Amino acid sequence: MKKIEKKPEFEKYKYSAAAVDLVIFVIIDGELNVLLTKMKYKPFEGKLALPGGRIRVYESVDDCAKREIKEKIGVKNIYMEQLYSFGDVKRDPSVRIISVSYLALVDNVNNIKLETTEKYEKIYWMPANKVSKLAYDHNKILKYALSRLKSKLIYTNIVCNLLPQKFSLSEMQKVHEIILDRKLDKRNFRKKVFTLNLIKEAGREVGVPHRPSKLYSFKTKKLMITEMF
Amino acid sequence: MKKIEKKPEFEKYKYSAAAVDLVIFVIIDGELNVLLTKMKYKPFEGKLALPGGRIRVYESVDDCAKREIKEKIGVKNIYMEQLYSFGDVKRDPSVRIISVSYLALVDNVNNIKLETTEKYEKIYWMPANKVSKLAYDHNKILKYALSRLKSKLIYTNIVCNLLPQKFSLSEMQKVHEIILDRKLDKRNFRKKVFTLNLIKEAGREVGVPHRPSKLYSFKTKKLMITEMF
DNA sequence: ATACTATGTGTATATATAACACTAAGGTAT
DNA sequence: ATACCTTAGTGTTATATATACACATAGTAT
Repeated sequence: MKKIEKKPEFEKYKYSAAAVDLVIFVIIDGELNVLLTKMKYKPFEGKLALPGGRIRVYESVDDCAKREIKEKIGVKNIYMEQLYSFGDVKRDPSVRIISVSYLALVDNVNNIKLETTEKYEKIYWMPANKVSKLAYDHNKILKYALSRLKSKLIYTNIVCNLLPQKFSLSEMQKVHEIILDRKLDKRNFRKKVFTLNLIKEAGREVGVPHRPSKLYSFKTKKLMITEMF
Repeated sequence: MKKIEKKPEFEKYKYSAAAVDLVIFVIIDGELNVLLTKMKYKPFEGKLALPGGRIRVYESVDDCAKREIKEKIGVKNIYMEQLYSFGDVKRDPSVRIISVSYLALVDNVNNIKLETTEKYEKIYWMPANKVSKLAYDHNKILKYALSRLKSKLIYTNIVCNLLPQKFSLSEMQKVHEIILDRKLDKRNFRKKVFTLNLIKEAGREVGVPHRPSKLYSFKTKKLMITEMF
């Protein structure tokens, strides 16, 4: 605030632009993965970053996030929610940009064709807990996204966006354990899930070399406030 | 999204600016009040709106919120947290602006000198539940702020920012009741508050025509995750 | 001293959470 | 066909938390 007076008057009324940054999670081989890009240009040449892009003047912020998701992973209509806006002046050293961050969830990685863009050298999934220093303030954004995901796992049915259409309770429990990063009691987990009354039976597993599990599906994928764990 | 193709190419890469809007709450005479302004100019001439302003290029988004608070109510260092960014294209009919909204809390209204600015005709407190149609999407923002305040009241010690330094448990319970908009049981309230161990004794009331209450103060005003009600 | 007013306190019940170990059902190998 | 391997599925008890509820107390005012 003290700096204001020192700035030349013309700078005082220059304003700032905005962008969207995406934290897209998916579970691969029992690990929570996040989509990252390798930057092609300065000032973060070669560094990893969350995918994102500028918000255009004719699109809402949500629409921008949807467009970016479509451009990067080629799918529409996945779960997505706004997280937080990061607005430090120097978060992007080259130009003043406010970043509106979004969390998005993908239920499996098979239908997805990763698309690199002109801006990025590569784009790929990486285990969320193996991510090291990212470009910009993207570690902060990733951390925030993880904490949001954890807490929503506990008090909503958000997990439905990380599971296939039909799933076993063991799979569902596994997803919770991966994200919360702790073991859960099988009997208590099941008791709780049934009390919440969010899922219905959907057949049974076949051809596995052990007792086949019952399969379930969510009655609705609409976000519900539940109080899970 | 379908409209994109129809836009002339030059519009496709025009970007958007950002502003901060403030939802400042205070409790006056047993009611939750919110700070509103009366707009001076078109397109919302004469309409009520939340106070706010453009984010300048040299200030972080948080600093912008702090500056706006200082400009409007003349105080610094009050509780403040970012809420959500509202980014519909036409939320401001005259110019594309993304609004980063903030919640702020004031513990009493006495030290406060409301400052109108060039943009506003008037500025004043109004009971939050008597607010009718506001300019822009400000009803949405206000609703969001209220719901955030309610939920934080339940799982944090945020109430400390709406109480004077020293307060009685009855006052504290009253604030909860006003915001949650329901009666609470006195004995259970006290039991819970003491269990949380967030407050310490701070003397007793004097000169009231009834049994004087013990006064308490918060051990810390730092935001704590607590699980209150 | 009596009335008035808001403060302050305890117990019993219902509900939610947490801890814990064995049997069941299918496939595979012999 | 039998034994074996692997994951699925299931109940009870103890503890902690949440809810419901009514009367004595400590001051001022008259």
